[in-house]
Amino acid sequence: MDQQTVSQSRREINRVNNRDAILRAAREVFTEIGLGATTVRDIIRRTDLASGTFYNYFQSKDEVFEALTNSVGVVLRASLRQVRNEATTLEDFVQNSFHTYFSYYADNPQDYHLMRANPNADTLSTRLSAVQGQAGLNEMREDIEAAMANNIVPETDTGLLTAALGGAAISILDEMMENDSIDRDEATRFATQLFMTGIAGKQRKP
Amino acid sequence: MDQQTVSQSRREINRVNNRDAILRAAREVFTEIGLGATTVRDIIRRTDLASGTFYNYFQSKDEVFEALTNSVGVVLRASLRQVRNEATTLEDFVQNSFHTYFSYYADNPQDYHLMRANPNADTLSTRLSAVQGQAGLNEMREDIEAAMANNIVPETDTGLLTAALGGAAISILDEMMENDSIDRDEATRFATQLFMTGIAGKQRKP
Amino acid sequence: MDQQTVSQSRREINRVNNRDAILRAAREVFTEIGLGATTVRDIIRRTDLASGTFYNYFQSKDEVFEALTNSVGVVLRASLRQVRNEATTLEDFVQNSFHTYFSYYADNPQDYHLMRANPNADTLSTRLSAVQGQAGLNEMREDIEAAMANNIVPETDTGLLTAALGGAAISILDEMMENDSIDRDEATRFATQLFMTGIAGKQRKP
Amino acid sequence: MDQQTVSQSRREINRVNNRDAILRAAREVFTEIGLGATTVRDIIRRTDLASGTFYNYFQSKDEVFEALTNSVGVVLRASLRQVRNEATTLEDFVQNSFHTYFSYYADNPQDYHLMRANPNADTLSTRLSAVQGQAGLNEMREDIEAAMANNIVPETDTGLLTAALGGAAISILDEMMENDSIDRDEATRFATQLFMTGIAGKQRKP
DNA sequence: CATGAATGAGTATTCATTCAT
DNA sequence: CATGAATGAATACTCATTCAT
Repeated sequence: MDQQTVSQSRREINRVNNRDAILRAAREVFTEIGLGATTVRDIIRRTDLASGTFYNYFQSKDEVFEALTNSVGVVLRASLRQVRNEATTLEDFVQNSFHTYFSYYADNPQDYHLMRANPNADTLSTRLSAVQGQAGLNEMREDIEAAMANNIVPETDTGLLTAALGGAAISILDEMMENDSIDRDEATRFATQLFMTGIAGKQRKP
Repeated sequence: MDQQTVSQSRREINRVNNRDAILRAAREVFTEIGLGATTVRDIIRRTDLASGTFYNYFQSKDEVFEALTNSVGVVLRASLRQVRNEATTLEDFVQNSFHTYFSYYADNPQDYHLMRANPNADTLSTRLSAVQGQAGLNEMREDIEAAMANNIVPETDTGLLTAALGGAAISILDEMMENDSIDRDEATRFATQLFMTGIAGKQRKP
Repeated sequence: MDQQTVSQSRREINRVNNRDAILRAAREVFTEIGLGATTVRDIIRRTDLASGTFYNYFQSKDEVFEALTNSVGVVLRASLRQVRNEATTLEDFVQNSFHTYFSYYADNPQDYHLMRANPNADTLSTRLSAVQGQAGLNEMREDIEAAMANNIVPETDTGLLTAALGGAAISILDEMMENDSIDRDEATRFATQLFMTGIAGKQRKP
Repeated sequence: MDQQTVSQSRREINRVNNRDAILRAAREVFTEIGLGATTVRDIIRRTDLASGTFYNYFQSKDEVFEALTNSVGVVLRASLRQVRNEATTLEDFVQNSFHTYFSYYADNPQDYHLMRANPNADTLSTRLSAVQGQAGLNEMREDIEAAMANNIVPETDTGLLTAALGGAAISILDEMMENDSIDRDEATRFATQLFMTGIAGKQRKP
């Protein structure tokens, strides 16, 4: 291994480290004050890098934010797609979707807090232009349509159903994350029963 | 009418006009780019007033925003409280709540767009510290608890139910506002049936 | 007395009242934050007059300040001239000057504080362009020259002597005003003895 | 010398040059219009730097002012302490103090003008809260007390004596600086004789 | 590729002053 | 003569971005 190779390796490692340092710092700031209020300076101040270095890795804070939420989005959306496509009954479809969604954030609370501080960035959120969120909803809608074609989900307005499920999911997640007494299973049971049988469905609190 | 009175009138009229001009301009900007990104300059640039004049009427952009959303919040919340308290059956409770909510924004689309661009300011939104939104949810929760005491709403976790109803309402509203083919009645019917009987409830599309 | 006369009288009274209100307010502000930091708004806010009214009485805050310090200056300077001109011995000259100076501010502490917050405005101050101060020093110099011609003050550099007396007077005044245990007589005795016999003059503290 | 070193040198030099440019410009402005009336813009306008650059070096105009007066204060105060502590007779004490004080400003007229335009910043000034000035007076008082303990200065009120000496010194300095015919030695001789023997002391003008 | 100083446009806010009423 | 709203210049300060080293 000649010197050239060695120093290139070191560079590679350094590149990754610097990128990570920026991402880590950015996640902190975004969580604390939100995307809108965050400045590039805020991010770089939390690293020991120079301000100019930021631009070797990202063009703007938005690009960092995207990198941060992409990872969340990609993993969660993939999981959701899988459980939805594997569902063979309506109850499976609903229950597994909720469980996967709640579990992801229960297991990755830092992602929850990042999303929470930046409500327009959730993978499910209806109310956003954010790429991730819209994509998540579009996929859910596709999956619902597919399930409908397979008679797993009964005929209904898919747009409205997608909206209702997505909106409820986010809000229930909030309630769960703020409330220690509600775990992912309880939240899933509640949401599933609600959407399977309606509010007046039997024995909500057994 | 003596001259004094006339003079005062002119001034009064002017004051009101200027205040309105600022509010109108602010609503536009808030709708287009959101509260966070809006600057006082953005607002004043859309009027033919001088920069300093802004501060004769408001202390900050937030104060303008509050003036704008207060009217929305107060009226809508009052209407919601009323219909919820007058409900005698669960179906009334759910259906009238949704109908009031959807109707308000259908009748005041500019308020919808303002809220849409600033998701943390809706009267219902779970995901926010904004006074209006949190207050709206708290009231809803109180009303649900009262209805539960009267056996109108069955026993369940009120926090989760509040979240689910609120979250679904906002998202269904979005779908409705973006989709000309869905009117307030259709949205209300869908939401009501969903929460009364669950997804698989009979005859979704008659 | 016809109505015309009555209303003119009222106007006169009002004029005087408004002027006084402005002067009173201005004195407060100048004392608290100094001439430099004071704004016209600060002054007018302490009255119940409208901002525009200020300009019916004064052109600027400096003009108010001048009006305020003129009264101080004119009275104090006149007293000083008198005692200096009436002095028949060097000791009288020195002692009566100091006593008059210290007494004025002891009797008019609000004038002291006004001057203190605006050090360039004292009637004696060497270190200022302020009209009053320079005038006070010029007069003192004239009086010293006159006294010198009458052999009351011995031959010396009048400029330097004026400076020394003036500078010491202000500083001793400060010490006196900050220190309850030193009254005008004690300050006068100290200053007189110092300038009559020097530091080592006999029994400074009898 | 490798390239790295050269680069750093250039940067260093530039930093020092810019800092100096700001200090030089600030001194000019402070001298002309005083600290109170000076704005950061006034300072930066006199350099060919951009407005933002100011804040790479100083936080505020006050910080610049401090940097400017600190050097004056520290050097002058140290010299004064030394000559006072080394004095073995009252005459030495007085004479050397005056001489040191007058000499400093005679040798550094730009510092005199800076202080003159900002009377609250002199090392001796009684009339100020400024750190330098108050510190200067406190030290003088300490030294007087020490000299009194050693029987160099006779018993007297040290507060008053400090005030008198300090006040006279500043005013005599003014007279000297405005008057070409009075040099530091003449001013020192006058002040010393005045404080040693009083106004009527023999042979004032030999 | 890292650095960090320089840039200058941009923002909130205050203020003296004018003038229609 | 009193009022107080309108004006717009002025100020302090921050920030994203560039670029010489």
